[in-house]
Amino acid sequence: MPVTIHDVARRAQVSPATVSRALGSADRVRVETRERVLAAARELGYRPNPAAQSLITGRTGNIGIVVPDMSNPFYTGVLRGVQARARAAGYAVFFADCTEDPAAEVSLVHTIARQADGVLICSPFSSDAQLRELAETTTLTLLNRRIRGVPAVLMDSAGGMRQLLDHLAALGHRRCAYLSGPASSWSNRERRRTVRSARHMSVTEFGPFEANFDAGVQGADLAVASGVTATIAYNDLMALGVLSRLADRGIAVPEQMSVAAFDNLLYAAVCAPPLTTVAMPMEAGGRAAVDLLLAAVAQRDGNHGPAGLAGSIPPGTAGTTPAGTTAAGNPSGTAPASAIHRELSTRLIVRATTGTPSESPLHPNGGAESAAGRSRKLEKPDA
Amino acid sequence: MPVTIHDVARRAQVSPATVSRALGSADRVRVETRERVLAAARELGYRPNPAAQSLITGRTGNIGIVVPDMSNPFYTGVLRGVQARARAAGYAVFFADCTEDPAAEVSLVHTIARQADGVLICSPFSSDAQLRELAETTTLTLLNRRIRGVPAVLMDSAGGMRQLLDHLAALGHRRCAYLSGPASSWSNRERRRTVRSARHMSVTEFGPFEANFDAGVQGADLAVASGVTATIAYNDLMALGVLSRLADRGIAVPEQMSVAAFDNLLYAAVCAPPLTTVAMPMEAGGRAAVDLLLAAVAQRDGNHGPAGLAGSIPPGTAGTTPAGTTAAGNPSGTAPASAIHRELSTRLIVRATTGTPSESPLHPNGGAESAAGRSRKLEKPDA
DNA sequence: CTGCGCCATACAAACGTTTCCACTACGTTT
DNA sequence: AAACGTAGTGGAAACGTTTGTATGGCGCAG
Repeated sequence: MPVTIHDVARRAQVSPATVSRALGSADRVRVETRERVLAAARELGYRPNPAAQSLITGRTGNIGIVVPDMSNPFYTGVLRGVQARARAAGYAVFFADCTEDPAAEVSLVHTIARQADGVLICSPFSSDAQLRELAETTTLTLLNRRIRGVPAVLMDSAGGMRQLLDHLAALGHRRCAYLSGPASSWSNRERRRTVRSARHMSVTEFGPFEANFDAGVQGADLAVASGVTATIAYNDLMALGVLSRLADRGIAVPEQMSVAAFDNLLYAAVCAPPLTTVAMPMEAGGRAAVDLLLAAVAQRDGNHGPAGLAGSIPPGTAGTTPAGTTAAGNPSGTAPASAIHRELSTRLIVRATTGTPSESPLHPNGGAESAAGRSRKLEKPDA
Repeated sequence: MPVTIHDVARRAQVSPATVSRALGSADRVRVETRERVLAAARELGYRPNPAAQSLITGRTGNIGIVVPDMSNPFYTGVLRGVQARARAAGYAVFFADCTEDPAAEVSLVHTIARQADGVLICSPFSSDAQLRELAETTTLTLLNRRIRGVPAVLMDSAGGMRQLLDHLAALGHRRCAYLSGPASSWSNRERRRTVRSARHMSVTEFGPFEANFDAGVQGADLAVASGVTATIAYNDLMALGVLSRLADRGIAVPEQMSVAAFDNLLYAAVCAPPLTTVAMPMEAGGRAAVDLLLAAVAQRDGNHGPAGLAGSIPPGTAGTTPAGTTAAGNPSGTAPASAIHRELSTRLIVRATTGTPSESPLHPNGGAESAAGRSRKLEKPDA
């Protein structure tokens, strides 16, 4: 049913081969012929069949992305950036949600990999070994995960945490809690590492938690009981849980407890009170990851190109390639190793949940001894 | 580099054709041979090349989905449902965000359609004509949009609105405002239609607005000025804007103004006060849409099957097909027209933003004459 | 013991595209 | 004027798979 290159050829009175050349970034085809072909293609509404194309060229024009949890706005932000950049580069995007299951992740990557030139993974849960193994058979790029030899986009969680700690210290806080995210998460490890090394600040650590609202509710009580004046949550979702719980218990924010977190989701801006948080560049991260992935694809196909093209270059015409880079090992080895990782900076956004600690600290046993600035009660959500 | 069917054949000491049959739900291949082939395939880690497969079969094993705006959690919810169901059915998913641009939408659908068996569209913006034209060349399914002959999943906005109006009326409200969403949106038209037909309730309508936070901020002032006691927003995002603005102006919710909306995003549950809203079945809608789409695909390929198979059936063996359904028109016409549309019900979730209207109604000029239950101020978000 | 039929397998064509090679004109140089 | 280079084009092979058709072997019945 769909119109093929043969139909176009017949209408333009040329061979299919000529049509292919006229359309594909054209070697030498007479301008007059090309225009005839182009006209025919336009009139017939010709659209190349990517499946057939990819069979020969080895390129699909697709990329894939696998995220652990679509309901986390952080990942949808990344997805947004990925899709925008991919589209601009003429790529279509496969996506899959592996529901935080490493096994599913591996199988999904395999499925997608066969139809894509490369795959992007936001994977806080899989083991290094699994990912390294995947990387051997697939061109992949990681987000917020560091593995030797595999391209990755890293967001500067450590820097963000330093800004946040400085901010709290400047307000006069000396004791704070950190509600830890998933243990396997690189971002969480970075944040923990930094919070531990804080000077002029004693940090109590809780967790690890799953990074969601309910975990925040749970963590809030622990933080209150520990007698700290500020609570740093792994991410905004948890912080919302913290805020909700503190409100329920009649603990004033920020008067009796300062709260801060990471991500800067829309939620953080519109909740009450608006949340102080470290903005993670989600869309920019998605865009950067696509750039890195596409670069990796180009390099891969550049080396042992599509269908042994390198060997057929007549000696003497040796142009771009350093001549004979067919070195041994497939992974690593020859690569210039340049810019395989890209680091993105983060930024603290101060809103209303952080303030100077109260003179009379919250009693560790927690009762709302003075529900000072609070009279409207906040209902616990039922979702 | 990847292992092909030939490699498996060589290792199993059979021809590629036998391998193909042994793997693909098999006609008759001796069990012993099949096991040998299966073993070889497993050992070699064979994965079929979908591109080559689809060339012959005409089936890609992919579906596509195009949404207008990835940053709206409503659509990511749908996406989640779509992906889950598609995966369960063995399909991979293409997705694209057309950034509310109808032209981009058409071109994206075309791009994707060539690599997918069907495409799902959440399209409040394109014209009926555009979609109808697309439907002629592509197997597509719509979400929350009704076009004759095109399969669609519809969520019962009207029913939700009725529940909401009944709820407000029961509380004693007699005058309410509706902040309208995008004019081209089917969901918005349904909601408007219903709100207009409300009995015992006088409705003032504002808009149309873009369905986001800022529009809610803007609409809040209009609603207050109109002297109503309740405001219904097109969706939760707008309602959050309304709440934020009311808080800024010192207008108590729900004492001086009740607020409600549609969607039931996570935001609605965790904001303060938690929002009364009509839950839209986003994930269920995504799943249902996949089912409908897959059914449409099956029917399409069933009729004039892959590569004129229908004509070659020996007369007398005529089994399933009603014999000779090669009728004239391509679209519509022959179809049993059964279950081409699927309606999903909605449910009102009452939280804390709706209550009985105050005895002394808000003065239309709007000043916070009594900022009763409010002492902590809500900052305007900067995002 | 021979012939028929059936089952399992191999062979080959086809899908739509790209790319290598060969061939024809034609223009340029000696 | 002859030889050579070159631009432009068509023919054909190849990609990895599915599927229709041909072939071989075997058992069973006559």
